[in-house]
Amino acid sequence: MPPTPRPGRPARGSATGRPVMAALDLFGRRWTLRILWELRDRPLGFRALREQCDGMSSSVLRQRLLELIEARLVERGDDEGYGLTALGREACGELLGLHAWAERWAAELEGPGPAGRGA
Amino acid sequence: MPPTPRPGRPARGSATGRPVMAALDLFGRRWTLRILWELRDRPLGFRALREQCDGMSSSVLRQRLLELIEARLVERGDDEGYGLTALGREACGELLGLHAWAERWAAELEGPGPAGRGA
DNA sequence: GCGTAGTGTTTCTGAAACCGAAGCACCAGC
DNA sequence: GCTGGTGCTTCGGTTTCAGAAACACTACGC
Repeated sequence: MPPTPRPGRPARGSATGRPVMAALDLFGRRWTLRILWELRDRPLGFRALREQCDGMSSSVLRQRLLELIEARLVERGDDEGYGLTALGREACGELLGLHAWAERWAAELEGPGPAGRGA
Repeated sequence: MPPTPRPGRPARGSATGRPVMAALDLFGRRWTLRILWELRDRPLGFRALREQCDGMSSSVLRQRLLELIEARLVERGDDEGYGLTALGREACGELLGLHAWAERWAAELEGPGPAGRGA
C-alpha cells in the first residue's frame, strides 16, 4: 500500500512535495473523487457508501477511506459513519465546479463534432 | 484498454452516464489530472510533457493522451505538440481552484494536529 | 442462553493497470 | 552515412484493483 500523499512529502510521480502535486496524486487514485462526491451532503456508513459507489470493492473502499482520513478530508462520526471534515467540504466545493464543467462538456460533445462522437 | 469515459455512456464504476460520473472516471485515472495541469499554460511535445510529469511511463502517457483527445480536452497542434482545447482550458480552470485548495490543505496539515502529521 | 441480522473490516486469488527500459520509424542538419 | 532530435511501440515485471467470501462485534427477539 503506497503512502498517503500529503503536502510537503514527495508525491508519487513527483520529485517535489508541492501541495498541488500531493493533491493531484491523492485525487488521481481510483474512486477517491467519487467517494468525496458521494459524501458531499451527508455522512454515510461503510456499506451505504459502498452501495452509492455502485458496489465498489470493499478492500479498496477501506483503503481509500484510510487515506482520506489520514489526509484529514474524511472523519468517522460515532453514529453517522464516514463524513467530510471542513477541509473535505472545501475540496468538495471544487468538485462542484467540476460538476458544472461536466455539464458543459456533455453539451459540447453532444453538439458540434469535428472529431466525431460515436465510436 | 478501457473505453474513454464520456457523458452519456456508463462510466466505469457507475451504472449511469451522468456527465459528472464520466468526468470522475476520466479524472480519476492516474496522471490525467497531472497532464492537464502541466499543459495549463502552453502546449508541449510528447517528450517534453513526459519530462514535466517526472518521467512517467511513455506507454501510459500515450494512452492518457488518446483518452484526452477523444474526450476533446486535448488536441495536437501541427508544430507545438499537445495542447488544451477550449474545453480543456475550462477544466483546467477548475483545477486552479484545486490548487488554491491544496495550499489551504497544506497549511491546515502543518498547523493544528489532533491526528498528528508525522508518520 | 441461542439464533438472526445488521454493522465494519479483513483476507485471498485472479484480472487489470501501470512502470520502465529498450528499441522502432521518421525527419533535419551536416 | 552519421548524429541527434522527434513521436510512438513493445514487452516482462510490479503494483493496484476487483470481487467474493468470511470474520468479529453489537443489538435484537426469544
